[in-house]
Amino acid sequence: MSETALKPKMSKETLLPLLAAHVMEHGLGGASLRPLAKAAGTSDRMLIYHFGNKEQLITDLLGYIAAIYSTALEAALGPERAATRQECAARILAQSREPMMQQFMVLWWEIVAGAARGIPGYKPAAEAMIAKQVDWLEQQMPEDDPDPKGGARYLMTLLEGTLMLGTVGHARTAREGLLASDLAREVAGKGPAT
Amino acid sequence: MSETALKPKMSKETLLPLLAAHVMEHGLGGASLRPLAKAAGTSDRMLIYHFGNKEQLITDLLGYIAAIYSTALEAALGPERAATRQECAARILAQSREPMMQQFMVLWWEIVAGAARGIPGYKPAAEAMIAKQVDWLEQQMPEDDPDPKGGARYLMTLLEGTLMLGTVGHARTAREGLLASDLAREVAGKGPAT
DNA sequence: AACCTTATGTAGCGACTGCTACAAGAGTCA
DNA sequence: TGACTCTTGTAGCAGTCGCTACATAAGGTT
Repeated sequence: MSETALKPKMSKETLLPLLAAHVMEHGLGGASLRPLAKAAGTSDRMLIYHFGNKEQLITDLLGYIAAIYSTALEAALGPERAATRQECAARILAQSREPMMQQFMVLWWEIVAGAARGIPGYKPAAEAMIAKQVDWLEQQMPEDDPDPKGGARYLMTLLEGTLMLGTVGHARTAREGLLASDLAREVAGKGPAT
Repeated sequence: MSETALKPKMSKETLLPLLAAHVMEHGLGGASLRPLAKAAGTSDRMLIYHFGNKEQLITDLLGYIAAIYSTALEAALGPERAATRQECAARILAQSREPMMQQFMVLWWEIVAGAARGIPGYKPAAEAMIAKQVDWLEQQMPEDDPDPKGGARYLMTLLEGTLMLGTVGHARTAREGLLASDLAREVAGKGPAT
C-alpha cells in the first residue's frame, strides 16, 4: 500500500468546478480548450473525451454555473424579509456590489450577449438564472406588500436596468432614475413632508 | 477618358459603413480580419494598413456605430411628445421591437459584455450610446411631466431592464413587472375607478 | 492468462488568427 | 526624367483553434 499519488479520477463532475473558476476569471467567449484544460489540470484531449466537443462543454458549464448561482442565492437568503420595497432594492444592490457578485456580473453580460446571439446553451442558462433570482426576490419582498409577485418582477426589471447602466458607466443615470421612481415616493410618503 | 472602373479610393470613412454592416449581421466578438475585409471589398492587409491594428479598428468601428446610432435616434425623433409616461414607454418598446432595432440589440449586449470585461473601446461606445438615448428619452417625455429629467432616467432604467429580460426569454416577467409599476398606477388613476 | 472496456499521453492535422516583409503600380513634385 | 510618397497585392510567418489517430496503461471479466 504505497498510496503515493492517489489519482483523482477525473470526470465531468470533478472538472466543472475548476472550469467554472477559470471562466469566472477569464471570461466565457474567449475561452479555448487548452487554457481551460490547463486550469483543470488536464489536457484538451481529455476535455473532448469527457464532454464530446466544445459546444457540449460550454453547455454543461453554463448549466453548472446556473446551478451554483442558484445555491449561492439560496445561501444568501436570510429568514428576515425587507420592511419596504425600497429597503429590498437597496439590499439587493448592496449585495451586487460585493466583489464576487461583480465578477459574476461580468460573466452574466457575456451570457446575455450569447443568448441574444442564439449561441447554443446560453439562453437556457440565462433563463434559469433569472427565474431563480425572481423567485428569490419574491421571497425578499416585504411581508405586507400588496402585490409581492408583481412587485418582485417590477423590482427585478428596475434592478437589472440599474446593473446594466452601472456596468457601462452610467451608475449616476440609474441612481437619478431610482430617485425619481415610486420607490423614492414610497419613502417620501413615510418620511417628513415634502 | 475611358473611366472604366473608377477606383473608389478607400479610406477609413468609406470602410467603416461596410464594416459596421458586417458586424451588425455577424457579431462583434467573433469578427476577424479576413471576413471583415471581404465584407468591405478589401484584404486584411489593407485593414491593418488603414487602422494600424485590429484593436484600433474595433475602437473606430464602435465609435462609428455609436455615431450612426445617434443619428438614427435623431431621425426617429418626431416633433410630437408623448402624452403620458406610460405612452412614452410604450412607444419606445414598440420601436425596439422593429427588426433593425432587434439587430441592434444583439450587438448592444455584446458591447455591454465587452464594456464589463474592460475590452478597450467598448465602454466609451456604450457610454455614448446610453447618454444619447437618455437625451432622446428626455425629449420624448410628456410636456406636463413634473420631473422630465428624473423621469427619463427612471424610464431608461426600467426600459433597459425590460429589454434585457426580453432577450433572455423573460419578456413575460418584464411585462408583469411593468404592469405592477407606478406607470400602470398612473394609467389606473386616469382610468375608471379601481 | 486472454480479453475488453475505460482512461490517458503524444503527436499532429488542417484551418484560421493577427500581422509583416517585399514588391510594385500610381500619382506628385523637383 | 528621376526621386519620392501613398496605396495596394502576394506570400507567408508564427501561433492558436477544435479535434483526431494512434498507442498505452490499468482494471475488471471470463
